[in-house]
Amino acid sequence: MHENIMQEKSTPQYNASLIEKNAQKHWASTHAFRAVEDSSKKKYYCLSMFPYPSGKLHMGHVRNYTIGDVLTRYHRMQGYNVLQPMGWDAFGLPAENAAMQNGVPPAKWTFDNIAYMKKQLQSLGFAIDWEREVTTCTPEYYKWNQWLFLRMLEKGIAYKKTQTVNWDPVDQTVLANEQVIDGRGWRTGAVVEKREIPGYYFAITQYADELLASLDTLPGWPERVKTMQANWIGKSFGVRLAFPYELDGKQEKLWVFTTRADTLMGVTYVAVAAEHPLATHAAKNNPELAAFIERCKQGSVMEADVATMEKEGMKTGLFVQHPLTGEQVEVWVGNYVQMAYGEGAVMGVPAHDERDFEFANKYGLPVKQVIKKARLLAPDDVRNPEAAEEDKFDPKVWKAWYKLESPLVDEPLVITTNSGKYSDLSTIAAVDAIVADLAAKGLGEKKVQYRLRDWGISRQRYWGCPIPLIHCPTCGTVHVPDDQLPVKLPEDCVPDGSGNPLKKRPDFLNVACPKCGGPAERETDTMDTFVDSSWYYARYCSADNANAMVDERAKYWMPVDQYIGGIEHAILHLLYARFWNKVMRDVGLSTGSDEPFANLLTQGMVLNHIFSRRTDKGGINYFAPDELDLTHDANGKLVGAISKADGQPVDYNGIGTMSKSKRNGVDPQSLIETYGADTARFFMMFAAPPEQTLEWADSGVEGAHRFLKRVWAFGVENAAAIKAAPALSGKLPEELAKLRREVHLNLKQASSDLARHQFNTVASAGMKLLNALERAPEGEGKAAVLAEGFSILLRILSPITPHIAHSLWTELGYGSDILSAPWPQVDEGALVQDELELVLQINGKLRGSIKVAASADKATIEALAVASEVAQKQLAGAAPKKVVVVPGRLVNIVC
RNA sequence: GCCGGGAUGGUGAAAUUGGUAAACACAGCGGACUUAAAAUCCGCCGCUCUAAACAAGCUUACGGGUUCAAGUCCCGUUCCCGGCACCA
Repeated sequence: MHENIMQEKSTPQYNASLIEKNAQKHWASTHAFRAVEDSSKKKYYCLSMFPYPSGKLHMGHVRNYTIGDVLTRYHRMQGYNVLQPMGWDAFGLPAENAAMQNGVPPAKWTFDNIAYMKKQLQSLGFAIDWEREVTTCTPEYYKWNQWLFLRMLEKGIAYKKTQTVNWDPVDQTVLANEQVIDGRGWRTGAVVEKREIPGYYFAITQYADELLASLDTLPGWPERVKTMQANWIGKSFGVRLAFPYELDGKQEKLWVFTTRADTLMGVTYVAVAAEHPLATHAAKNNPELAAFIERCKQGSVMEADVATMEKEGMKTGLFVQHPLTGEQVEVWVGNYVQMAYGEGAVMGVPAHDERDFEFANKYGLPVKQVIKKARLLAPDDVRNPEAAEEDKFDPKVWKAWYKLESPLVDEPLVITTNSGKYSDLSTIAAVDAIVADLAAKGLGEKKVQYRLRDWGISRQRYWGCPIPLIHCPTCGTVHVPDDQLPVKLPEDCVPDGSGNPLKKRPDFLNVACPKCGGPAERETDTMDTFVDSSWYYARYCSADNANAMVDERAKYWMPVDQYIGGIEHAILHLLYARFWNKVMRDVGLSTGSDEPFANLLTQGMVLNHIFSRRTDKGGINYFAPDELDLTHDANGKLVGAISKADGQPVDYNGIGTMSKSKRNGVDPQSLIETYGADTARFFMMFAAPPEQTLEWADSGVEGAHRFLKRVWAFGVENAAAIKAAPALSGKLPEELAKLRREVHLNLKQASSDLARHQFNTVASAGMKLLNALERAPEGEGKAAVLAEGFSILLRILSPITPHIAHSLWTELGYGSDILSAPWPQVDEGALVQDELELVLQINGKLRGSIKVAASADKATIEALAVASEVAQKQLAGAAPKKVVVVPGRLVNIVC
């Protein structure tokens, strides 16, 4: 009944919802997006980071998935066999928080959210192969987390040690970093403590070198992401050295790591972490020190907190010997020393380390200069007294040059000083000399150190993948046998904030030991959700295989040709996924590719205003913008807000990423309902280039919608002419040739902008193209030019606004399905011009223009420019000093 | 604090990567159509000076520099965003 929607003026108006429903019905009935392996075709695997099912889509999702869809559809038109799958990163903390709030089990909440969000995704018309959908909280999926975890244990890639966590002493529970606000628990307001508990780790540091080196095999990754990953891995070449000491009659060594062994003669103290064994020992008979160590354990484990807190320390009363001089060096406990990095102890060289400098000046420790500028200006140098002053060492004022290094031996910038036999050496030479002597005494050697730490995966939480281990009083820790996998998570628990509910589930907890058959208990810790998202890209290729984690099909599709996701994942998720892919290879599950993602597009965050209010307990409540009345200052800047519910002010926290936890996400649903999916998609692409941060504002949506209405109206008005148009032939009249030139110019721009992923200008090329077509002059061949131009416009638009393109393409008789239409080719012949207009500059300032034949050479152009009226006026008879000709662009006359 | 990125009209942005700054839009203003409104169409729209200008000057966060020529390259500063290992 509604098949022919453009039937004889019955719906001349653009009816987005009808058009979109019909197009989606057509795609569903033809299984248009089912991906089938076909080794005869070049493949294109386009993957967008799967969403956490938080309840509703937000604009960040729309942006991410529209980018992926545009690329998928564009490549399909270029003849690729495309795969675009979708799934759900379905384990995680928000489901537990929701359970605490409304009593619904995380499983039900999660599956309900997935159902709703899937509908939203489908209404946006994405070309997704839903037959490959994966959901990480299903046993079919997480079975393989468990299976690979056991392989990693067997190979020594997974192991157990203690971890430091945030502990809420009131709720008696481990807190996520996100749940710590200014060092206090988010629900209780209690001061958070650091606590040591056992946990499982993945030895990602074993792969540090490979993860670093293979960044060079990824030319399709943004440079900034590779830089961030390289800095995160943080390979540094330094020296591990020991300060000997005697304890209870025994010879011991305090090990430290330093990248600046050349400053060893400048050591005036050593500092150890509060958790360091030496600190613990010293505190035994020193209640004041014990109290200080306790205080160091207050506050969160977050690096940002640790790095910004006031540096404090206390003497231990213990001394160690300087490894070269044997001098006594005092041992301090420093709250800024991290047990997890290096040896948990650092040597203090206040003269040449800014942090040590601050510490030493605070506690009155000596500052000994051991580096000086290689060529000093005399202090009374009259030619440059300021530079001479700058060269002088001042133990009270920090100067940047104190920490300079000299990698060059021949012409060093700085050299060692006051260092006995190690004086007057470049950094490299000094390190070598010092290491040689340390090595002879057995007190040090060169060492490669990584900033990267092993990946702790244990979570004391319910809504995650169970760790497949059993604790038996007789056999110890026993692996769950493969044939008993998966260890299923009960789906009816409701967490209440007081620890892991699995501990209160005898049906989960109690189990017979697989080894001895005696009574035993299951491990109740679950895995970090980053584990789930570390291999889903491979699972999509083999989603229906119940017998293997991945199979042969992965070798066809992998690596992912284009991965798209938020820049916030630049380090952790991407590093873990790269690591896991290599681990799969090393346990014999190769996907045929050492790196999972060949090309990466990091989408900029979609931001919105954030509003909150402190609770009386010191916690924090966030408000959604639509719950507030906003107040602006005279310039229209947002300054504050009032709650609609209680009329009281709330705090404005600036802008930040749209997120569930901050409640500042904007739901695209009303946009889709009012204007349609095509408008939402078009506007999202038009708003900004994909890598750029985008502050959300929906002004402009109307414009996008207006454009699509014009596209539709143009199709309706010109339907008859286009259908009846003959093929292009013969020479066009000048005005029509100009129009055709514009059409192909815009096509050229759209093609190159698509290739470089700048979708906003693809959209504007479409707008320019329509503007040109609407102003088409009359003349012989007009219908043919319009028919060609509109077919090009529809194909340019189809990746961005596939529904309207689909509908017009079929209705106007261009073909049976625009999905199988090829991407249009630029007709270079249409772009040719006989005459060019060049900009005329005098001394770099725009002063006019000249017209030259397209074939004119530089000398001709130069002569024409100099002869021009404007140039003659400026030159006033003199000869120009210089003339610069930029072919096809401008002439600059310097006089 | 450390690592990475960003800043262009009233607003979102563009500039073929060193060559006409502000394309394409949004908002605004004026006009046409209409009894009226909406929708639609046409025109104007960086700032200063000016009655106005196809006259002149200024302008890409701020301060310097390189170049015939700088939004683009170099040095320094400010502010904003992302990440910092248990948010995902």
